Amino acid sequence: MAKEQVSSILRALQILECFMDGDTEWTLKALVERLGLPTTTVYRQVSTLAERQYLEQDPVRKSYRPGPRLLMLSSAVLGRSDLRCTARPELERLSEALQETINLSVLLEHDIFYLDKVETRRSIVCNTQVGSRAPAYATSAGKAMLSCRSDACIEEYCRWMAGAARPLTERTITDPARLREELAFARLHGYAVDDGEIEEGLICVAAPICDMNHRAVGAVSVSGPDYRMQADRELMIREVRRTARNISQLLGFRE
Amino acid sequence: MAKEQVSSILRALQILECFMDGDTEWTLKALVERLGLPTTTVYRQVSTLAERQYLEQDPVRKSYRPGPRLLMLSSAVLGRSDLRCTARPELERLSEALQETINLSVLLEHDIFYLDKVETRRSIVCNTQVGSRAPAYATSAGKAMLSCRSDACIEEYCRWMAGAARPLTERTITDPARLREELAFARLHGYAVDDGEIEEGLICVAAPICDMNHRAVGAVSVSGPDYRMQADRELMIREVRRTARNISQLLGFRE
DNA sequence: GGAAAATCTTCCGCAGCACGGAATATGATT
DNA sequence: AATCATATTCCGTGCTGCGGAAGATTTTCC
Repeated sequence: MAKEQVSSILRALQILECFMDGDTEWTLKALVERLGLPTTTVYRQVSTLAERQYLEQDPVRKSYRPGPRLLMLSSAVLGRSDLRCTARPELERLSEALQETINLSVLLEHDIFYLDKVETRRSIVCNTQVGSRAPAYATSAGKAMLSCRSDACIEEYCRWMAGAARPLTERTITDPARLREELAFARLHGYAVDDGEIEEGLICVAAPICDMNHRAVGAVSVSGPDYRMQADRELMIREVRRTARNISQLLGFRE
Repeated sequence: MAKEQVSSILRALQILECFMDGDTEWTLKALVERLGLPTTTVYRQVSTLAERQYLEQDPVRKSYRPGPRLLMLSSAVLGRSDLRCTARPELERLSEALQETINLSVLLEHDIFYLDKVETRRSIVCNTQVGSRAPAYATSAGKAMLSCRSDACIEEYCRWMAGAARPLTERTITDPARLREELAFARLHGYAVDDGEIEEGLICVAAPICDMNHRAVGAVSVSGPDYRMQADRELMIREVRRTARNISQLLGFRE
């Protein structure tokens, strides 16, 4: 599976990925430094992407930005995403019921990625932004999705974590052994909790969404300030789990 | 400018673009037929994209779908798009004021592409969907953006149109000469109208959004059933133009 | 249930294309 | 005006991606 790759495609994707995290505007030099490739090579790739309007070049500053075609692709992909479209009405219902911020996220490598969000008037906190990322070990959604992975996969994650995990707050879990416990709990009960591990005073509860192949393809989470979340804790857990189950079933999941 | 392209990147982009229009699920065979390339070649490209999780392969049906990484990229790009983010609150304000559906679109080649939409309770009509496309000559947004292009560019469009334009309703403009008039009007007055040209009984009014380089990077449009749109015609035009100007200025446009 | 057909995947040798160093153009900084 | 920083073009070499063909695998049909 890990063979027969077209290297120039991989490089082009790497370039596009630069626009995911960090700036939305990159100069050729900056891309060269980030990718560690010869200037000419990067130049050629970027020119190709620009020619097709996936990037566009500021005529005066010479820097590159996402182009209209990338916007098109993005909105088309999101506008047709099974996960996002199916989940949306359920998320709204959940937000209405709990009166807190609801997030939809996916897991990729070591991070979770926010795909969608529903806010309420009440919820002031919550700096999560659609399109941003966070380390899986520090989030309820990350733990919920990881808990559905195979043991081997979890071990691999823990091994990575041992070298890379950094505390974001005092309560952030950085010890692999501790994470294993959390994942075992999540696997058993079908939900995971983040108790101020990513941000002081912010509590999140998440449950995994599975597709027809029983793979965890995403997670629903509710987040809010501790004083509100503690009060209705049991309700939150029940409703988040129910919402995740509903979405899973809509995606073709059967017990 | 049209030189020094990396062909394998172009092919990979073509593959991704298949997921923009038409199905969200493609079998290898279908891609081969659509692209007209050797099976092996397409297979290699698709495998590369799948390896990086831009696509994912259904393990049983063998078909390919957008993968998590493409979702990530998409939401990151949209979540950081200057145009979309800047426009959003203005669109909401406009929708509130006019009580009709508001669309944000971009122009690419011969089509416009819907980037964002704000609906109201009142607006029942309107089948436009975020991520979908429509021919520029049959839409107010398309005409608004075309009118800002150079004469040479418009001529090129008209030449293409002569062979390709097909009527969508009785009123659709398919005659290049007629389109030129419309564009001249739009250029003069700063807005364009679609009077049932894309769908019977649907009227749209659009104005172009320009960036700091005075390029039309998008358009705002309002659409609704003719009986409502006719009544407040002048108001609609004024407000749409104002909104477009506001967004333009937020993007750095100066007269 | 077995044979044939359709589709997906691997193999491999050849050639074209992408690579990247060096030279040139452009434009900022002093 | 001279220097530096960055972007762009040029061009020969060798590697990489191409694609025909063979081999799996799954589906279809009798």
